[in-house]
Order: sequence, then structure tokens, then C-alpha cells
Amino acid sequence: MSMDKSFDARAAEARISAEWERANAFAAGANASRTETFTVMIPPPNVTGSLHIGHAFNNTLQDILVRWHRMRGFDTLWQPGQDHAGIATQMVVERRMADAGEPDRRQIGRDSFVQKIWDWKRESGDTIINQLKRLGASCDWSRNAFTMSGAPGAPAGEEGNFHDAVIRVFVDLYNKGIIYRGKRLVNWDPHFETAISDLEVENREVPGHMWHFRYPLADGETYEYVERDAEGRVTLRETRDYIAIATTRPETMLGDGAVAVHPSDERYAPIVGKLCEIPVGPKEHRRLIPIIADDYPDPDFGSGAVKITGAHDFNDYGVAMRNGIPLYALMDGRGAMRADGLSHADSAEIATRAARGEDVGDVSNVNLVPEDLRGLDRYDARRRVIEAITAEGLAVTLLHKEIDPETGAEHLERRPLIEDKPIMQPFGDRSGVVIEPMLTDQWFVDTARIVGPALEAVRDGRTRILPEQHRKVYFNWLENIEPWTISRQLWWGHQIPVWYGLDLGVADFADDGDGALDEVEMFGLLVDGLVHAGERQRCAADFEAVRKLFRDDIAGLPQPLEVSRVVEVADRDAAIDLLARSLADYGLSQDPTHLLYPVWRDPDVLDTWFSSGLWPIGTLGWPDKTPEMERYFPTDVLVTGFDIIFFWVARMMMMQLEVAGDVPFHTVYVHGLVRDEKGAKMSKSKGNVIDPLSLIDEYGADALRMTLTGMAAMGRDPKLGPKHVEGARNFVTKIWNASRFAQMNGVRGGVARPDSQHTVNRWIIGEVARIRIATDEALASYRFNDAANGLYAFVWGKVCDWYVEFAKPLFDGEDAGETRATMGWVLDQCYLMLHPIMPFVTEELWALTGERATMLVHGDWPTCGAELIDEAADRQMNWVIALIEAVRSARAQMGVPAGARLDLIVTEADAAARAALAANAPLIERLARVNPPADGVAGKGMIAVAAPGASFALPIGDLIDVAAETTRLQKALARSGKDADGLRKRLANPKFVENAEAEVIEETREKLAALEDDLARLHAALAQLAAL
RNA sequence: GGGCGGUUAGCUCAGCGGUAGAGCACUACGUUGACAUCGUAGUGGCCACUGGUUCGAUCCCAGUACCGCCCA
Repeated sequence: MSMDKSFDARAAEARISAEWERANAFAAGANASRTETFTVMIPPPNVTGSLHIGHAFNNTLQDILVRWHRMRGFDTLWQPGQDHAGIATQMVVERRMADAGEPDRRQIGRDSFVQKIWDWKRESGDTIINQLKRLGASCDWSRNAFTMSGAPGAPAGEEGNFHDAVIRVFVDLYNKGIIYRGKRLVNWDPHFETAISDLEVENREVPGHMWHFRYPLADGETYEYVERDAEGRVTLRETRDYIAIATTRPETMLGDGAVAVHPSDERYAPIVGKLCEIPVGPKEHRRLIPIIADDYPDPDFGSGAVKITGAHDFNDYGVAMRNGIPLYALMDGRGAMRADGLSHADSAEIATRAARGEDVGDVSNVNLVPEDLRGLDRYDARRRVIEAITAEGLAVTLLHKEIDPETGAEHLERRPLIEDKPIMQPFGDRSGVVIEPMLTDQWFVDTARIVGPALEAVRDGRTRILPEQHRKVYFNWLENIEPWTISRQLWWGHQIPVWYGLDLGVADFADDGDGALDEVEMFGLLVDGLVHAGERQRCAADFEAVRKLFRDDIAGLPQPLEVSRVVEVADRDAAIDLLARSLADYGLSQDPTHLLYPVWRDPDVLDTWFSSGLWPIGTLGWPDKTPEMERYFPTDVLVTGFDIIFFWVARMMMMQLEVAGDVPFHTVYVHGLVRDEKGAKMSKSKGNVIDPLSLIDEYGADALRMTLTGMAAMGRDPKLGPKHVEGARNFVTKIWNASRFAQMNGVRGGVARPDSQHTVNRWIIGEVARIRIATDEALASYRFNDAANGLYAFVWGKVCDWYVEFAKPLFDGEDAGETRATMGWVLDQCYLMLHPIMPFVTEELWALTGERATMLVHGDWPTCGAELIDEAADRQMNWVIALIEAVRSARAQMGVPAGARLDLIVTEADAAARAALAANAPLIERLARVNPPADGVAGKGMIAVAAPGASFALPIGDLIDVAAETTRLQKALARSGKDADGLRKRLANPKFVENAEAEVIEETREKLAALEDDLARLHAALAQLAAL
């Protein structure tokens, strides 16, 4: 069968993929011939995802490692799977429902909504899997995992264990006290109405404003305000009845709990401890807040005084906590001003008492938003607040001078001081809306308690992070780790396995001491107690388990409550309602079996990264003791981008060490971010996104993979343009055509390495050994670019440019048989070594060029070593190559027509040169386009060519231009002369001879000798030219 | 403000103690038994700057300038 002129990637890729799949070629352990395992966990793409260039890069590198190990006989597992991606997926499905005009998720309810997501996943969830297959990713697809598998409501086909693992870990960490619930200030996304973690917040600098307002002192008090310069001289002294503050967020003034100044700030020392008035809100309920001293305010920034809104700013929160300032929440989940809770009048009254130092208890019901602002969006509220303060004359103003252009009259006006200034603003990385710090009940992982082993493991090298610079990033983050907010107010995710029940054991409603509730006591509980009852929380893997825990709890309650049946209801309201009805029922029936104790489950789900943090063990069947867990854990290499070192790598380290007692992987290879050809980050808004699939369509998957691999220098961001991919595609064509040439000349692959005798064959066999060693070294040290570029240069620059050309004349001679066998073997080694990088074209060539026992995917990685390098053959071929290049260069420079065949006159040659010439004459004749070499002398109309140990003359007759030839030789002379001078100078330096390594000195001497030989020949040629 | 990178041919980047390489682009020539998705020969670099260490520095160290990224 004859081969086409180029590789039809599109047709072949689909066919070859199908063959791999049919043969189960990627199954864990396929092609294993030794006991060592090699395991890679894919960074699970989002189930909503589609392949972007970063995935293509990431998975190409993983695939190279995996295919390389599989070919070397390791028991190899590349574990694929997908992440359920809480927010992203919920967003996609909600949008689809909206687009289809369907009722929204709140209308259809949680269970139906989750079902809809599962339906969606069945329809379109494997998009990215199919795209990864197109890239050639050799994952064990039969093991494809999903971070929500096994969750309640999961359909058939999704019965994996992942949910069990997640819940198991939550319960475990809960019981150890590492997971806890608390009311804290968290990052709140007003679009998705959920808490998010610090990492999901993107701080960006945006244009903003700084407003300056006066907070009048209470009761008309005044003080001497004194400003001094650096030398302590007074620059300003005035009597003030206010304190000026600057803010970028005026709407939060409504919830201020204090004004803070630095303790060392003498300007405000007289008024620390006094009260001032917030200059906004209904006049009759103006609120007073204390002026406090705290280290947080920077005396040199703004006025040096800072308003403290503990419930809406992280810095203020810290100040408030330190100083016992109440936290007044102003906004609801959508970022609108609160409309719930007490009236403003009542709220202001409570807050004022608090400001005077009274203990006012829980203030969550206090709503300090004036009635006219309630329900307004936060930005509308901001405008209104600014207008009101300005109208009242309490904005700090500046005198503004304007000169009338016509009359020249000066016009003075006081205008509010509003500074335009860039501010850092937090945005939700998914929603893109401004994040609001919000005081809410959330679940946290006390990461400080589990971070130690994760730090230790990297410090002592049990897990290596490459390139090393990322170790510092890892340490820096983990050493300053904050608690991790893991609860999300979403529906798609692992629901937190905590249930709540009313605490009926509080003293107020306990019985009178006889261990049983009489009717009066029961009535008290029914009427008043339930509403005020606190909650107890219990954590267990499922309802059955948690029911037992609650039964133990209520066993201690007075009769007859202690026999109540534990039942699950939707929420607290439902629980109160049901408990009341059950008590009422009991009141009538006196039948204790009618008594119910309702409990409700925490509605929140876990942060997606909590489950993906368990990816290494969850995919291997943990918490069951599976053979896979036994065999493949800890895994070997994690290949990932630096952007998820914190999100994912650090958390996997912490979690695996905590629950499985070992590191999740031995090596983390961190690659760069693929940028566009100008080095810009790819983004939809910039429109510079490169779609890997269209590149695959146009150039083939191998070309894309080769390009990305060639650019994968450690620690650098690859910059990708279509030109690069085109170059790699050309390389595919190149090796294809070299194979085609071989086939046309009767070369077959699948042969054992022949014991070749001809220098050319011995030379190329040695070159194969060299590149094999270099490729293994490069891959072993994750220098993917070196592996790719080395193979590229070898195949193109050695095999195609020289070996194939040398073989052409050999095919006509007595060495034809040996040369065919050698070429077959050489090309096989190329296919084998290129296969991890370019799996498709190599698999295709493998099949087309010989009888094969297995597909190339299961080929045996070459092991040929340095013993195959024949130094003599090497020297000789390098001499031949040098001569050919010298002749070509001379010809081209002298303008000899490419087709013209010249005589090659040997004017001088040493024994080695003569031997090389004799052994390779046909090659030289052909490639240099010269007639068989013959001894002679240089003469008129000849140009000179030198090679180590030999000089030649090429008669070009009338073509010669003496001046041009002189110039050419002088140019060469100058070049070599300069090099030789440098070397001579170095050798003349006694310090060099004393200090440099012997090897280096020897090398330098050899180099100089060669150059001097060169120079002598050039001089001779020039002399001759001049003589004629 | 803290941390981490980068600065090498026109462009994109390798190299990281012995005086510089690749691909692309460019110029000239060229269809010779596979390949024009090609071949041959060229052009092109004070390796950002200033000091230091060294026999020797693009490479190591310190500083400067500019450009990125991450965290506040």
C-alpha cells in the first residue's frame, strides 16, 4: 500500500482513537510489565466546561508522562473525572431554565432542581471528556469519576462513592472540632446570594471616590484641633465641634459603631472617649457613637480618623471585635438595604444605648437603615446618603474659585470635597459583582489545625513542587492561612450533614423537678418556649445515624418528651409547627407514641473545593479499602497550573494528610499559563482566545501537542500563535514523508536493530542512542520542551537532512540491505520516542510501516544506550558533513549554479581525511554535487575549500571572480582568526592554565589547533589566488 | 506596601560559568530518487544597565531601570 503525500490527521485521529478504545489500551495496568505503578490524577475539569487552551496544555503534559511510563511497562493509571462545580453548574442550569421560560429553581423546589441538574449532566456533561479524547488523552476512561457521584438523588450510572468520602471527611473533621460553625464576617456574593471563600474573591483596582464628612461632637462640645509639620511647628489651630472622616462607602455610615483614631494621634487625643453623631438618618433619631483609639487607623491617611462599620468591612470588623463595638448589619443577601427587623427609631435607640456602654445583647434584629432607604440597592442608598449629608452642610468643603471669562469677576464657592481615587474593590470571580462583607452563620475549616503536616511534607521533600519557586508561594500562603469558609448557600453540591433540633432542655421550660412535665409546664413550652428555644446541632453521615444522636439527646428530657420519635422536617419553622401540633395532640390523646421530635437539616452545601480536595482518594474508592487505593495511592505526579496551588493543591495536601495519613502525590509539576502570541492573557473580552479544537481541526492534535510541549519550559508561560502550530504540523508532514520515502525504498519497520557495519549506519545508530538518553533525561526532569525540541531537531536535522540523504546512494550499493534494516529500526525508534508527544501520527506510521505485535501505544520504550555510540563513525560522519557544508557554502557564495557538477581536487589530505573521503565518496559526490575526488593541485579558475586535515580545490572556470573569492576567503579568515586570537590569549594567560580544569585546557588547545589548521589552509588558498 | 518572575537575533523563545542557539520572518538560489506543509546558502546579537566574585560572567552575587504576575 502506498502512502499519501501527507498525513490526514482528521480522518486518522478518529479512527485511531476508536482503535485505542476498542483495545482498552488506556486501562489501568495495560501494558504493565513491572510492578512499579505510575499514577496521575487529572485536575478534574468542571462538568460545565469545554476544552480551552489551558486544558489542552495541561493534559498534553500529563499524557506525555503517562504514555511514556506506560510504554516503559509501569502499571499506569491516569484517573479522569469531572468536578460538579457548584456555582458554575447551578448558574448554567438556571440560565437554561430561564431561557426556556421555565419556572425558576425556587418555584420548582430543591429536589426537582437538583434532578434537573442531573438531567443536564446526562445530556451535556461529557462534552469536555470527548474533547479530551480528541486531544488524545490516554486516561482510563472506564474509571471516569465525578465529585457528586453517589449523592442522594444521583441517577443510575452515578452511584460512585465520592459523596460517601466527602461526608465521611466532614463528619470526621466535625468530630475532631476542626470543622465548626460560627457567625463571622464572610465574603458574600450578592448575585449568587452565597458566601464564598477568600480565594474566590478577585481584588481589582477600579476608579472610586473618597468622600469627606463631618461627624459633629455630641452635646455641642468643642476642642482645639492642632496640626503640626514634621518639625513640630503648628500649621493649623482651630476650634472644632466635629471630627472629619473620609470614606469610600458612605452608605455604610448607617451602621457605624464608632469612629477610631490612632492612639498616638495628638490631634484627636482630647476627644477620645467622647461621643459623636453620625450625620445621616432622621434628625430626631440621630445616633451617637464613641470615638475610640485603635492601632488600625493610619494617622497620615485622610484625616486620620476612620469610621468603624464592623458588619461591612474586614478591617473594621477587627477593630470592632477588639473594642467591643456592636456589628450592625445593613444589607440583605442581594446587597439591598435591609427591610426586616425593628423600626429605625427602635433600632437607633438600642444602638445609642450600646454606644453609651450598655450591654444590649444580640443586635441581629436591629436595623439601622432609615425607613425611606429600606429595600434600596446599596448604590442607590449611597447616592441618597451623600445627598442628604451634603444638603445638611456636613460634607467637608473646599473653597472653589472661578473667574468669569467675560467680566473677569471672581466667583468663590464652597464645594464638597470628593477625591477621585482608585480603590481596590473585591469582585466575585464567578459573578463579577462587587462582594459585600456580610455577617452570617457559616461553616469553617480551622485550617490552622491541619496545615502543619502539609507544610512539613513539602519542607522535607516528601512532596516536591516544581519549579521550585512555587514552593515559596505555597509556604507563604500556608504559613498565613485563614479559616476556610466551606458552606455555600446553593443547592447543587454536597449538603452539609448536620441537623438541628430545638433545645427543649433549657432551664426556663424544664419541669418543676419531678422528672415529668405536667400539663401546665407542657402548655408553657407549647405557647412560649418553642419560639425562644435554642438549637442543638448534630452531625452524622445520614439521617439514620443522626436520629440516634438526637434520641440520645432527648433521652434526658422530662417525661413524656423523652420517648418522642425523631422525624425530619424542612426547617426550623416547620419544626416548631410540628412540635406544637405533636404536643397538642398529646394533650388530647395522652398517647406518648404521638409525640414527635422534629429535626431539620442544614440547607447549605459544601464548597466545591472541599470535595475536589479529596480527589486523589475519592477516585480510588476511599473510604473503602479498595485494591486501587492500596495500589495507586499515594499518586505520583500532579500536573497543574499555578492558579490553583491554593484552591486545590494546598487543600489536597492538607486533607489527604489529615484523613488518609499520607501525601497525595510525590511531585507537583506547575506549568505556566498559555498566552496569546503577544504574551497577553487570553480572555473573552479581549477576543484573543485561541480555541484548541479549531487548531486540532486545522492542524491536527499532534501538531497542537508538539507546539505546546515545545513551549513548556519550566516556569515560563507559553505564548501561542498559529504560526507555531503550523511549524509543528510541518514537522508531522516531514516525518510522514521520511517514512514514505523509506517505504518506497523497501524499508520495513518491526525489525531488530541490525549489527550494521557501514559508517553511516553506525553513526545514525549512535545518534539514536544519544537522543534516547537525552529524551529520557529531559522527561525524567520534566523538561518537556527539551524532549520535544531535541526530538524535533533529531528527526529533522539528523535523520531527514542527513541520514535519509546519505541512504539514497547507499540503496544502490552493496550496503543496501543493511541500510534498509537500519533505517527501518531508526524510524521505529523515532515513532516510539515521539509517541508520547505526537500519539496519532506515530501510531499511524507504526501500523503502516511494519508487521507489529502490538499497537504503538503499547510499544516498548527504547533502552539503547551509550554503548551504541561509535566514536570513529561519529568523527568520520561529522567530517563528511563539514566538507559537504563547506563545498555547498563556497559554491553558493561564488554563485555556482546549483545544478552544476564540479570536480573535487584533493590538494592535501592526511590519513584520516583520506579514509573518510574514500569510504564516503558517493555520499559527498551526491550531496556536494561534485565529481569523484582526485588528487591534484590548485590552479587558475579554482576556489579553495578546507576541511579538517584536508584542502580541496574546485575548478569553476569562467565563473570565478577573483575579487569575490578573495573576499570570501578573507571573511572566513577573519572569523576564524578572531576565534583563534581569543583562544591564544586565553592559553597565554598563566592564571588560566593554573586554575582552569585540565579538561577545559585540553579542549581549548584542541580547538585552537583545529582553527590554526583552518587558518593555514585559508592562508595557503589566498596566497595561491594572489599568485595566479 | 509584601512576595515572585522577566529583560538574549526583526518576532516568539531556549541556553544559565569556557565569548551565543532554535523556530518564525527576511535575502538569494533551487523542483536533485520522501517532503514547496520542501531543499541549499545567507543576513541578523556590547545576551537591559552599573558594580562585584572568578583565570574566565549572558550565566553567580549586589544594585539600577523598565515590563509582568500573585498577595494585601
